[in-house]
Amino acid sequence: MTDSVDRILAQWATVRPGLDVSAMGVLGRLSRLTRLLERAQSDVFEAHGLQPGEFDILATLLRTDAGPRGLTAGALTDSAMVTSGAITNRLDRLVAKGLISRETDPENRRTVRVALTPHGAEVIEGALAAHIENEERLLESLGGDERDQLAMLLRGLLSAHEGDAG
Amino acid sequence: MTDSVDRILAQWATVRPGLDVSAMGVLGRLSRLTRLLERAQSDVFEAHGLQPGEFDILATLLRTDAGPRGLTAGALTDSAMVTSGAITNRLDRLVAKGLISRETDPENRRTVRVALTPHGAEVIEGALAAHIENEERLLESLGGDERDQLAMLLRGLLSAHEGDAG
DNA sequence: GTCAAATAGTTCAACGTTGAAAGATCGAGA
DNA sequence: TCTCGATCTTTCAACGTTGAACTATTTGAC
Repeated sequence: MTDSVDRILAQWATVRPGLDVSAMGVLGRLSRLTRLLERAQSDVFEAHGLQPGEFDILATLLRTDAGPRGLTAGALTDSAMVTSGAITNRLDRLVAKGLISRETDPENRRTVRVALTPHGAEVIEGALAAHIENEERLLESLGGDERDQLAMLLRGLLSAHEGDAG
Repeated sequence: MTDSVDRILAQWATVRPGLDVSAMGVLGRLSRLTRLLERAQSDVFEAHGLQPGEFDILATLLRTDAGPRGLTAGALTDSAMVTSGAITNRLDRLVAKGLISRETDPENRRTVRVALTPHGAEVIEGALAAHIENEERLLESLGGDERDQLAMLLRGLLSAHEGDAG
């Protein structure tokens, strides 16, 4: 069993015999794998009329139990790992699709409160079910133990880079 | 030790108590981690006047020992996981910076042969050294065993998704 | 030898994100 | 009450990628 990164590392070994490429074995795979997996996930979102970033917003509203009061744009920005400008764009599109409401908060008129519309709630329910099913399929090659091991290793690395503040 | 994905999974557990979110524990971390790590890598490339995609081209030319004959644009496309149009753009920029040469192959005039210029070779050498050093730092929180374990788990998943043809 | 199909790159509009600037509102201190 | 700084969001140009159309060249079948 071999992957594209094995081939890349073998090339480096030929051209730079001394080079320690073990870090590339991890980081190269993370990069390529994530690209492949995110594409596979996009297909599911697209089947439900959503882009990945739009799904992300709707799912955040759902899982935080935001309810009719909603979440502020800032809260959505924090959880999304993108800039505030990107959030504004996503919200624009979701409003245009009728999936969210966006209203300035009367108690603090600098902030905007974003909530799922009934239609948005329906859409995210359906998309979420399909998404989770798809995630399961994407990981089916992994045994249960392997999946847990992988999650724990990634958690260690992620928490190190989030400085327990991400 | 906790990470942002722990918090997300806890939210799902509150709102959807029955939901099996174990796949999200892997895929969510892959996604977030890769975004963080790729940003950290960009910083190094930028310090050497390169964008990630440009570094990728130069590194491919170096590690394949392409020499003065170079590689075709198609070969670069295959190894880069982006479309041919993106490669054309990268090559345009690298030519403008004087880091590569691009000449149509006299033996097959449909193809283009891309090679490092002397300056390009210098630049990629320096950037590569810094990049590898940086990669080492990005993984320093991992023990040697953990790093190997992680590489092997990722390899299994990646090869499954590349269908041993990636 | 001709011509249709295949191959290799390039072009270009559309798209989502970034990063920085601007606009609007709030809060705290004088 | 005024004001200055902080906070929240939007705006906008620049950027890299995509996906599809297009040009140029080669290959293979007849």
